[in-house]
Amino acid sequence: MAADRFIIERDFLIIETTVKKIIVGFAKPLSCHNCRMNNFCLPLGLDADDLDKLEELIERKKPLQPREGVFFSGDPFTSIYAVRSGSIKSFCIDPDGREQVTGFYFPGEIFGWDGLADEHYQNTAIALETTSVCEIPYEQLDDLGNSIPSIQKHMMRLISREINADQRLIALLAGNSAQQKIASLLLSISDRLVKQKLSSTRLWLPMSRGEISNYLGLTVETVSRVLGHFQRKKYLAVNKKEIEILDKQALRDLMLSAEEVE
Amino acid sequence: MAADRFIIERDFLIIETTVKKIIVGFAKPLSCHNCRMNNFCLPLGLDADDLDKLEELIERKKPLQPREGVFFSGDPFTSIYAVRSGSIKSFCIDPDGREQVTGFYFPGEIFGWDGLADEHYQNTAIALETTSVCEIPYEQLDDLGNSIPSIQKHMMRLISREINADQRLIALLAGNSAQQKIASLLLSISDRLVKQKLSSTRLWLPMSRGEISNYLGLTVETVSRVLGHFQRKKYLAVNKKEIEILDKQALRDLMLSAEEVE
DNA sequence: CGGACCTTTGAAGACATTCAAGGCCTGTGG
DNA sequence: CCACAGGCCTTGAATGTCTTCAAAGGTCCG
Repeated sequence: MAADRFIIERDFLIIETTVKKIIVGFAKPLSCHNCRMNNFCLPLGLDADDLDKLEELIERKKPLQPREGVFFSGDPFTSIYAVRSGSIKSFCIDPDGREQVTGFYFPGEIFGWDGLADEHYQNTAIALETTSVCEIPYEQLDDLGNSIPSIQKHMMRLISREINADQRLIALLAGNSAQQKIASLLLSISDRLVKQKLSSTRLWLPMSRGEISNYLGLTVETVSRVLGHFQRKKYLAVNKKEIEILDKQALRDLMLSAEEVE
Repeated sequence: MAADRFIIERDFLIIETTVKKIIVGFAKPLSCHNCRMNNFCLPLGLDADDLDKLEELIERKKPLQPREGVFFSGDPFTSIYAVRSGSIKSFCIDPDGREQVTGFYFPGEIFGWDGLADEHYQNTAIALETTSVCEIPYEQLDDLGNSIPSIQKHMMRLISREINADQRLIALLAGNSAQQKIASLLLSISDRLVKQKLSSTRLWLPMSRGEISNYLGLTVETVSRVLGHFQRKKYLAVNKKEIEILDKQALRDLMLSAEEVE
């Protein structure tokens, strides 16, 4: 099986082979709290026919409702997923039964790699809001990878990115105060929204305080207090889940030095 | 390029192809604090000729001295590594300059995947004691993977394992007390030594208290105090870096329930 | 032997948690 | 449409765990 045509650009994969035509792509975001409307994959040069195929692929999966699951811990590993619009939280259950949030995923980001090692997902992934995801069957991707080397390479890079992200979180959890953790999370989300060409200062948090606190290894109360503190210091304007970053530099400084005058 | 013969068993790879003969293997441990002497790869059915090749490959890399580096943060990504004997610590430098230990690796374990994403290692890896590692050039592995699908699959699994390990650490860091973290680390090391057919109760920690504390997001003093506490409770016998686990069940209970009577 | 480094131990203090209560929003049913 | 229940979020005070600061004992290696 040889590829007639394939395009790889960052996280987009569009492949045509003589045997089968597979379009594995995920679009720019549609519309949601953090998203703007945009056309599918057109910048990658898809023609109308390809677009239909893609639409077909995407339409088959109707948007997930808030708290609806994509896969559950223990499910057989079949696919990886890309967020098209909305947001996803992934979490695992500790041996002692507690839930541990392991990641938040925004449009353009890929999740589900954790299931590869022993062919069962370790995490459960659920939608935080109305969310559409693109399912990418691993077997198909694997087949393609066997004939198209650069796809394999690309996949490996994507997995490795997950490792990098996890290790950043480890560093954050291990060596930082509550203020630093929260500043860091906000800046991270801000940066990731920029990639969607959204405002980097006005953002809407799809997750609850409880989910943030769990992710950062804190309690709900602490998260609330720190956000309150940041607001008093005019670093942020907080209105429930709407956050406006007023002084990004202050947050950056806080993240780095941990020193601050009251 | 087709493979005439290749054997994959857990983390061992031995491959022969018509074009080139590549033996990517790492042996059972030689001898060190935590190791027993053992023959190379013989259980996998290598003949004398293969064994010579393997020896050659391995001998070329002389053992690392304690604190000697395997690769450094920022180096171009070329290879992954398997620990043959000894132990490795990997760590990265936070934006604020602090060191953060991201993993300890024992014989049979593979490290270096973190460099794949952007072709430069994120972590620095150094030997904790006299250590020998097996370098596995990624390009060769990649080439082979292109002709032998199951190797690709195997590689992906190995990478995914790293994700799983990192996520376990995240859960540990986020939701546990100092006692739980340390109990968990000791049990983890104990389990990994069993895989080398070593005692699961008597173990020798190759890393310093400082490295443990950094890894677990604690201070040196806390680690020392908790070990002291465990010793007083007769869970452990601690003699510097030698640890004997006296009551494994107590540690397990501690890890799970967090409840304990004084 | 001396010095550097690691480890242990103590006491004081800081930071985050726990416990407790009240406010705010949402959705439901009367 | 309003009332009410149940979440979720915030705020306060007390507690506790871990850290910080300080000092002393050990170990390794020159």
